[in-house]
Amino acid sequence: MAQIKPSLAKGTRDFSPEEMERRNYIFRVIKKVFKKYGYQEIQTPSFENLSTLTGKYGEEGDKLIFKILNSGDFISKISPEKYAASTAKSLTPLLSEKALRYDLTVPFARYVVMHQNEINLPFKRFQMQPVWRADRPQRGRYREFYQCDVDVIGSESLINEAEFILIYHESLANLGLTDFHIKINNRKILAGFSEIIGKPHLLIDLTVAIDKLDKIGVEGVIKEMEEKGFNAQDISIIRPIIDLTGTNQSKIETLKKVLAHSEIGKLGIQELETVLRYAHKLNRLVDSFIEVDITLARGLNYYTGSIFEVKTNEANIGSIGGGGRYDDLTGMFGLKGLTGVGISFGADRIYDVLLELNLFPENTNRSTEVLITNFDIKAEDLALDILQLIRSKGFAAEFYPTTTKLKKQLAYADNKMIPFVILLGQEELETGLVTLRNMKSGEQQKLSKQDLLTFLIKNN
RNA sequence: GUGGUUUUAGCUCAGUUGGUUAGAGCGCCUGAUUGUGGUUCAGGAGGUCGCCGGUUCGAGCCCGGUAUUCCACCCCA
Repeated sequence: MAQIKPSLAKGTRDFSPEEMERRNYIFRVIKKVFKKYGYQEIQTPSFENLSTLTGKYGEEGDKLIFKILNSGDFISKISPEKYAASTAKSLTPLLSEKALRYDLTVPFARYVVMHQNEINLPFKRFQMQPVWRADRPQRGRYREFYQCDVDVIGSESLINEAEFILIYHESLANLGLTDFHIKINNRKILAGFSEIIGKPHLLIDLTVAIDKLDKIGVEGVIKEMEEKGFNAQDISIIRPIIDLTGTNQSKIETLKKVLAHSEIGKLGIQELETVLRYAHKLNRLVDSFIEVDITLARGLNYYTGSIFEVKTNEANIGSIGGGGRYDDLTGMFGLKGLTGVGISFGADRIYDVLLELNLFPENTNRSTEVLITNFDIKAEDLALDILQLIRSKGFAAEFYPTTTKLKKQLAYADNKMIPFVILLGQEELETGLVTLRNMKSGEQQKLSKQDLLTFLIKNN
């Protein structure tokens, strides 16, 4: 077999033991909060039927779905005439009928519809699994990354929204982040804008343009609106709210005036106020983390109510989480009338931020607690006895597998940050006492088996 | 998908107008120390210069293609 130079596929990464230790720390912290708020874990397959995923993420989104090539001689099933008449888009379903999941929300909707008779509404689930996107990689943007999703389906109460704000706040605070904002908006407010200028069909174009405010500025947004077919009068109505500043309350007051004649807009404001009120009631400390931001649009086509996005001000890495309410997600799979709301954490971006800010706890990469050295073959029997004795008490212990120089074995323990090393050789065999070395202080003491266990238990 | 950028030892990076044998720090191995790591000292190994092709007497350096990295768009976690 020809030698292949080893390399990773674009946008993917290996995770070392140290990185896994840190990644698991993030998952552990987030999962604990999810459970605390009554959510239960599920998992869904890495890949779904292609038809389950297509059409859910918009034109651009569909292009980013990783398709899986059919097995077998799929070419023979496509006649030359058919091939000649096809486009890349029409050919795809003939070549591929499976695809890697693009997010966790659509598979969840599929799950809810398929298991509708077993689940207990309102259904509160969380899911922490990798997703794949055929995007061009950048800092904080990978082709394989983990999302941590929490959603509740079958409850229209805005208490859910308020609790998600608390979940964001509590999780990120527990991870050591202090300077972040949970941005909130409501899709109905955006719909109100397009209603008052009489162009509801341009809602998507309007939100996409407004979304770019912090990147291209007010003039840039206006220019884009002009290109999308908004006239000067439309823009004069929208302009006062594009670069809205001030407190959340003063923003809401302005919105009330602008949207006074839009029923949907007024409903959106009312929902927004209710969410803020519930969040305040549950935990006043989250108030200062919430930022009403009407430029927040989010691309996903299915949001209908509240929209969330979390940004940290301590690192330039885009958003570390997002979510919102969708009134009709399961409708695509034939189950009407179920509303859902949920949020997602981007674990990989949170990892990058914590690493940059040096917020990972120390010693998370310690695994083995005791190493038994192996430099005298005559002591092997005793070493194996002690090894299992230590393990039986619940300590992580290992025996250096080959007889070699002590120097090398201590260097191994040092690199692996093993705090205690047991030296076992001729001397120990004669006295019946083992030598225990504290790798941090360099102190050594001779102990009987029983004293050794007592010592370890005391020092754990 | 569009435009730009990066790639040289295990890692982080130098490398002059194209000119003999491509360097440093860290890491690794050996020894000082045959039962003692993290410090110190001495020595050593390790490179088809991302890959393919071209120009040239001669290419790490110039040109074309390709992969990859990062950046700006698009979009998003």
